[in-house]
Amino acid sequence: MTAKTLSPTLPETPFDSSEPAGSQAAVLEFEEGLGALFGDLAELFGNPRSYGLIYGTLFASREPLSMEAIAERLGVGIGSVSMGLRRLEEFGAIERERGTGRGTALFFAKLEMRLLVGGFLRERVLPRIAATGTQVEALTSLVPSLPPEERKVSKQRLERLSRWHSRAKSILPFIEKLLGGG
Amino acid sequence: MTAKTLSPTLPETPFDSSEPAGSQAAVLEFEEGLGALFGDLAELFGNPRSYGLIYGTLFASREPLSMEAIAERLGVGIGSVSMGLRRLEEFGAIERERGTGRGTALFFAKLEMRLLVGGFLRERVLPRIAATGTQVEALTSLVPSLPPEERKVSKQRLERLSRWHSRAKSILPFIEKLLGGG
DNA sequence: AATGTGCTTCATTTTGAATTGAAATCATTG
DNA sequence: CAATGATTTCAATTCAAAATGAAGCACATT
Repeated sequence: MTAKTLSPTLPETPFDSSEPAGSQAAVLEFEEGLGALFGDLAELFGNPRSYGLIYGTLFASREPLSMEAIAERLGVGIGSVSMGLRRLEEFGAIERERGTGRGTALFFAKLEMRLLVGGFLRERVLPRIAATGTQVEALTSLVPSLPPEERKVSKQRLERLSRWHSRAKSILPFIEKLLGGG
Repeated sequence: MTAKTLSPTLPETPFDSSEPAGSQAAVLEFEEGLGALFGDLAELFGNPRSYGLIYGTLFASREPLSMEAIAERLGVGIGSVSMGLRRLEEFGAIERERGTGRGTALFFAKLEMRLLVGGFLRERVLPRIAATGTQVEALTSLVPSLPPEERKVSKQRLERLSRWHSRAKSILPFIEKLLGGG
């Protein structure tokens, strides 16, 4: 549960005694808390927790961070961070400083929640809703081969489902917009 | 993947040869398809797939079904069905025929999607959103113990998060209502 | 071309949530 | 109130999805 405490291999501020005692611990706690918060949010939308952890770490940080720094702070494998950063960048929720050019790439969070949440929605929710449409169609085409006494009731129920689906589909952009206010 | 075909212990229509050949197969396919559809929907909202499978089976059926019949048709354990039925009943998405009274209880689906989706939302989504509020508060109370140069930026970011959270919370009932049109 | 550094890939491992079903519980009936 | 049968519970198991990290790749530098 506790963050792996300040690693001995960490290069920065080898001994900066000007900081008040508890401050550094508070920074770690703050980072960890935001990681957890966004991790939960990612899970809520059915995306891998690590995406949220990574975004949260960047959201907490005043300066951009390298892939390695993120992996170290979170204690997660570099593979996960690599994947996560790519996806988050695709979402438009983070950005990389200095283009593919020289040296280590640094990442920072774009702070608009709309970008993150929109990405989560597009990644998991929208494809599922689309798939539902296909499923309803497939079932509808099955109705004529049902026994006669089943047909009417089955048709009615599918129509109900279909109406719900249309409605859900039509309000989704609306939801996305509303959730993107931050 | 294929449903375990008509069990030999099934009491009804022991040998009703008046049915066209393919009809029975179509009924199974129809049931299975609705199970899958609602199973996916349950997963989408982060609820156990089995809840959706059960609801789908009832949604497909013209007459109410017993726990055992459902378990048999779906090929899932009776424990899952027992749990699922209880939850769905709590959601108000299904109902039991003949109160706790005599013999085997029979269940049928209430067809309003609002009930099912509302249950899914209440079960998983609302608690998470509420938890986010607590997390934001905890982090806010941490700000004063951060190093001075971090405080301002951290406070700003938390405020942004907090605004998003308030908005999300306030539109949830609205979403629930919209999704409950069927 | 050779070396080095940072990044990605993906076969394996881990993890946690869902499922299972045997035993306990509860309800009904003779 | 014993017996029967339906239902629930929960410890053990299964399984799918996520995480891991070594090996390979790409690109920069000498």
